Amino acid sequence: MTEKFNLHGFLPFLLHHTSEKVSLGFRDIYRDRYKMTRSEWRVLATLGQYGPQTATDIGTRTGLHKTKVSRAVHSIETRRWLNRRQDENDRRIHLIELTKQGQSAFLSLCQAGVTYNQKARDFLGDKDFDALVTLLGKLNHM
Amino acid sequence: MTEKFNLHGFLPFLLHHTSEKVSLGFRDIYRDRYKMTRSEWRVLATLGQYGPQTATDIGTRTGLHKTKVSRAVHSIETRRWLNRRQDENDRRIHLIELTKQGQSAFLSLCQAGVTYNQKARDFLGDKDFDALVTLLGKLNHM
DNA sequence: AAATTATAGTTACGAATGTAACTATATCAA
DNA sequence: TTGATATAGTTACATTCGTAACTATAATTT
Repeated sequence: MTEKFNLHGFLPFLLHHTSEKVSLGFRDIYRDRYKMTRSEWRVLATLGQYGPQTATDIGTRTGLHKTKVSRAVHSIETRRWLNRRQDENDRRIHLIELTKQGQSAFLSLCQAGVTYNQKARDFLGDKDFDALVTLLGKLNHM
Repeated sequence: MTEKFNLHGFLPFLLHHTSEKVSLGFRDIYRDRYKMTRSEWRVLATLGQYGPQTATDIGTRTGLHKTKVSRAVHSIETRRWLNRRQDENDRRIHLIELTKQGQSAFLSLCQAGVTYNQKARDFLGDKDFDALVTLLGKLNHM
């Protein structure tokens, strides 16, 4: 059985290893620039990309646990980078939206993100990079 | 700038998202079967796959921080799944090797791992699966 | 040889995390 | 309408984690 098992081709290992390497490389940027955690950056980016939404929406989009979302939202709120507005019809729900400052931080990190992503694209080549994105997207829907 | 930035094609997001999904799916297996953490499983698998080695070797192979390796090794040692033997020439170094019990646990999880990996292979198809493994491996060396 | 620097691995401590329990509100069913 | 169930989000608590400091040993420099 062991001869059938190979860590190099074992997806949980391979993905985690690659993911950590790539994610942490970018984390240095938002950590140094804004002292943000990974959860905070994810929440900011999701709000910046998809606009005002609820905490549950953010959790669905990022895959973050709702407690992580809750904490990250609070932390970003403290920076005055977002506002929460209670829904009038369903008072359990709060619509979360970036402030001007939040949008500006998102924009600044967008630029860094595009540059960072381009490095990987250059390294792999356009064709392979696009193939990788497609394959990962597909795997997400397994 | 924002229009150039797309979370769907942003590697740190995409990789992390996919990786979490795939890794956690397998984690359920070793957690339910042996109450192991992710670090512990990684250390066990590395020892099973590459044989006796030092803690530093394990760290290099898994990408785990040395404190995580240290803790995981202790925890696995408590189960009597591994032995540590001090190097006679360099007494800072300990060679870590699986016991019979450790090997047997590794074997049992190997089987589950092969099955788990095969599900992804079936889902993507042989060609795409192999392409994905290749691309991730390449990206690891960026 | 003594002093300095480097490496292997552990430990302490504050920060981050996950689970479960909780509050508040809404929906559904009897 | 009331009782049961479901959902949004927060909080408490124990566990895990990362950073930095530490011990022990080895290698290098002076």
